[in-house]
Amino acid sequence: MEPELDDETLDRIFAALSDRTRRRILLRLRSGPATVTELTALAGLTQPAVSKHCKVLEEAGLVRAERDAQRIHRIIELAPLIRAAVFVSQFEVQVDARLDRLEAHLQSGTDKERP
Amino acid sequence: MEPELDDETLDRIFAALSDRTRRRILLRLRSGPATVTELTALAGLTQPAVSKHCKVLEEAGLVRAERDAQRIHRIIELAPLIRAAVFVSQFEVQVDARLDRLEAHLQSGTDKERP
DNA sequence: CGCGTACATTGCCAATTGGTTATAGAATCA
DNA sequence: TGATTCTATAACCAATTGGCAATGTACGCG
Repeated sequence: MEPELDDETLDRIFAALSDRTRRRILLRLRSGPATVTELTALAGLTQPAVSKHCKVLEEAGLVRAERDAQRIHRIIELAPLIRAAVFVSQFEVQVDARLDRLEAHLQSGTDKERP
Repeated sequence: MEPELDDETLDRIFAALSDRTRRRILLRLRSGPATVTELTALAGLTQPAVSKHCKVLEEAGLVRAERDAQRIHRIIELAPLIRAAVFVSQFEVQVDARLDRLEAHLQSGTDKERP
């Protein structure tokens, strides 16, 4: 249940997120399932191109397919995004620490600014 | 000051994060600056390969270089990571909403579980 | 059945990527 | 100065990527 952060997984997640078309697709799917045909209109590319992007997203686990008669709906999968967030948050701790240090510095009275 | 989420920027940030060697470099830099020589030992690759990775990280803004005599220290830059986190968090809102709905459902008395 | 619709797959191409070795440049030290 | 160290750049290569057009496949409907 807890997100795995092995290299293979993160490779695929971040690679999937590194393309603007795929990010647009994800943002679209955020508001509900969509077919390749719908996504194609939105992307301004050919249908095979969009199918390929969907495959990349699926292999990264960011999306799953669900068949409904002749239509296949793409549904966003949030778990991998959480994995990505967990990785990034390893650094955000530092942001917090840095802000804490800054705050401490400002409260310590000495206000020699180093721009 | 507020993170920009334009496509170009996110393309480069996520692409930079999509390589395990670069992620290892970032994790190393989390605990302080390092030279290419140090990073090379850590990466198990040739020095030019590591220099290339550093360049990718720099172009994504994730790292900056600071010369100290004959050594050049790489220093982690947190702003782009925040940009990445902001993008990802657009979806985490959904996670929260989903959890809220679940919670509401559980509290609504009906406890028919659908595994 | 035969047709249309929705989608995947294939084959092709140019560009990018991640690695290498070899070379060049910059700064320190003897 | 010349030798050494640290790093960048160049040249090359195989593999991957992102796009296209063409073709194949699966499903529903008349």
